[in-house]
Amino acid sequence: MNIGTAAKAAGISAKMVRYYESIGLIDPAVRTEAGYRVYSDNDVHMLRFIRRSRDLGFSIEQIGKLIALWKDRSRASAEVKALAVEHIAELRAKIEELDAMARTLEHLAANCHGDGRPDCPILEDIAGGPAPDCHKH
Amino acid sequence: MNIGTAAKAAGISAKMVRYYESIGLIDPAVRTEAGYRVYSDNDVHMLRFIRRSRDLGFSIEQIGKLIALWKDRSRASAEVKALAVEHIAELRAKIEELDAMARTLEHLAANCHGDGRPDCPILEDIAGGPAPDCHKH
DNA sequence: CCTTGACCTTCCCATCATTGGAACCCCCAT
DNA sequence: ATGGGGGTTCCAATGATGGGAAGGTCAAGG
Repeated sequence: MNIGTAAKAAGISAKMVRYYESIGLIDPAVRTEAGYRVYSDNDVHMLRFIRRSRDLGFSIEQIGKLIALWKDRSRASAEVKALAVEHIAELRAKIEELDAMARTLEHLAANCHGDGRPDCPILEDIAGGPAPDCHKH
Repeated sequence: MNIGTAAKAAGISAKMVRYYESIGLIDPAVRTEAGYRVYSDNDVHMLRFIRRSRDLGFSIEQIGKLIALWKDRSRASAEVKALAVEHIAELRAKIEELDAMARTLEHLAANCHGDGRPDCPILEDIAGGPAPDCHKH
């Protein structure tokens, strides 16, 4: 099948398939005489593996490792688990970071009238103290 | 003061200060005869405002709006609050997305022995079914 | 006065994953 | 044979930031 068909079957764009090939994440596809890439069901399976990995937030680099482990029938599951655990930690760290931002903003927003008056604890906090000269009158 | 001093006082890099100027987030700095940018305490205050905004996860575009509201003494706090609330929603949505990834991976990792054997529910889930030909034997 | 080192300037490149477009070629159906 | 919907490559852009090269400037000290 052609790249468009394979990409659609895997749920990604044809552009991405070419990109994954260009960076060496997947093997170069077989070509027709005209230069068209040709894909098998197996290739689609690989592309779906990549898509699923990306949906789980893995980076391209991490996906490369996952693919290597996937292909290696004698892998130790501990290696896969280590990769997953590491990624979970990254996700949790990112979540904590974003949550801290959200919590701060929620506090500030809760104290803001949100009416027509200019007084705004949100801006006051961000400005971090007295207003600059441009606010003087 | 020079850009390095101002940047350090605001807690950002000199590179970023030039960048903020180049994209029009801040006004072009006054220059010495030699072409050096010169900053006042007021400018530093502005840079700190930007830094604090970024720490709260606002995008450059949103920061531009915040700055406009900050400068506008007749702003309605409702406008600021609306901006904040919108950003909180973005943060919460992102958090939910990452959390869903983390939860899925935690489930998978919990079911993975993590030993020397190749059986791995994590890979099985990502592969989403029977292994491809490269796994057949 | 001249050197040295720290600072400044602009400009280009790289990141990460993805999308968009231009220019061109190919295949199939009408 | 023609038109439309593929495919191909290459280049550019995203957002926010870091890195570095090449060259100008300033202040302190020999």
